[in-house]
Amino acid sequence: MTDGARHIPEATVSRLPVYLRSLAELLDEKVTTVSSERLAEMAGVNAAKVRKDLSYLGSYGTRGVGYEVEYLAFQMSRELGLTHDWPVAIVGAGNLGQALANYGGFTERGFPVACLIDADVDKVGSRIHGVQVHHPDDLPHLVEELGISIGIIATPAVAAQGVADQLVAAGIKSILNFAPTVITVPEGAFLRKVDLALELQVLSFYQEHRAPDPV
Amino acid sequence: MTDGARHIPEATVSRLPVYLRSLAELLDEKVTTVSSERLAEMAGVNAAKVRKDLSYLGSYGTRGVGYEVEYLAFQMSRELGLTHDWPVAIVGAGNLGQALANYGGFTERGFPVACLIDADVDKVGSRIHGVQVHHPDDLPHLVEELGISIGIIATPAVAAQGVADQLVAAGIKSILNFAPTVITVPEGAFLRKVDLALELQVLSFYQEHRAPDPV
DNA sequence: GGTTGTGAACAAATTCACAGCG
DNA sequence: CGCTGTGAATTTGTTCACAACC
Repeated sequence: MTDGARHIPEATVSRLPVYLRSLAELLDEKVTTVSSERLAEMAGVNAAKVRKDLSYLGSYGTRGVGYEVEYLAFQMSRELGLTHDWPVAIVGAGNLGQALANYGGFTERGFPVACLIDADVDKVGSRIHGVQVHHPDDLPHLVEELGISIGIIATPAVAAQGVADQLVAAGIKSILNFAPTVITVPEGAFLRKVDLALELQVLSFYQEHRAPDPV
Repeated sequence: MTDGARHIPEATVSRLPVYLRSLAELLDEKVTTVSSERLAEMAGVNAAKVRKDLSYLGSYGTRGVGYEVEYLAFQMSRELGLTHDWPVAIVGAGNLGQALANYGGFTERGFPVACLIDADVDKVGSRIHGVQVHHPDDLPHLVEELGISIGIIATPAVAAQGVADQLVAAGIKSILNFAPTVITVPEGAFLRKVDLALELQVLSFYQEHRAPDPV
């Protein structure tokens, strides 16, 4: 198949970062070539899925050989839009927001925490783990100034929808919601959620009902 | 259909906690009855999906009327195994582990943080946000003593697989992994993951490729 | 009339299996 | 020969649409 914008299934998109992390490990180990079999093992999926997924990016493998690690990593980064940093704003400077601001994993993967946002006047103006805390009203200005394009909601549930509206109004089109509530964003904005308690509730279900995968 | 153990699809299982949270809100508002339409709106899905999902639990609705909120909430809690608390152990008393230990949402939803586990001898024996820090070697004893059945991994990536092995060896069959790496558990154990940076990478993808949902 | 519960139709995702090519 | 890339088959999940029932 030729180059250009194929449509990549959502399930595939959410596995690409896992492959990319595996490729980064291989690069560290100076491994130059990898098979779908090996990559599958590292990513915790099966080889057929790896090949299908990678085929959506293009024909970057060599039959009989495998994939060139560095080249594939580059193509994948490009496809994921990770060739440059995406500064993020974390809204909610409470327990979770502070921890996320201090979590090295974001910066490390190209998402530097550019600022914290909180409505509490006692916090505004202070620094938490080196990150400046601003008032929500400053959002439009901060988006402009710091080039923020992603907002992370780490407020209590009741505040989440209002915050989402403010983020969108400030021109932020991508939102990651940690608040334990359903929020909606207008057409054209993107929303992902991380629901911490939900994951435990799902584990609880499977603990009660032995064997989700009975073999 | 009669009562008893139908097989509930995985996609449905991961939506049940969202419905349950919506039902809890309705209970707070003293609403006694709810339609699939209304529940769908609250849960951010469509009504057909709500009805299909709820039908796996049994025929708990009344045609022409809707679902009795309290009764449905009870049945759903029972199905999810949430009629009693599940004490959890958080492994890794670093930045993220501490934040999770202090995150009220776990206890609130029936998952009290019974202890923190860390290999750092300076931390062992101390209390963080009122939670006692123990050494990994104490795990078997803690499982026995505190009735822990779920382990949360909040360590750096390199330590995660080893911790998972220790948790399983101590008799813990449910694991929630926050470390940014793929880990495996033996047959019969359950594993869920929360990958914080992955979610941002997915957002980055859709920011680059306008419109994931083109209408 | 109103709303559930569910077969049937449809869509998405996964896996199989093998042709194609280095 | 070995491994990719991909159509076809299968499985899983979603949506439709309406009979059943209050």
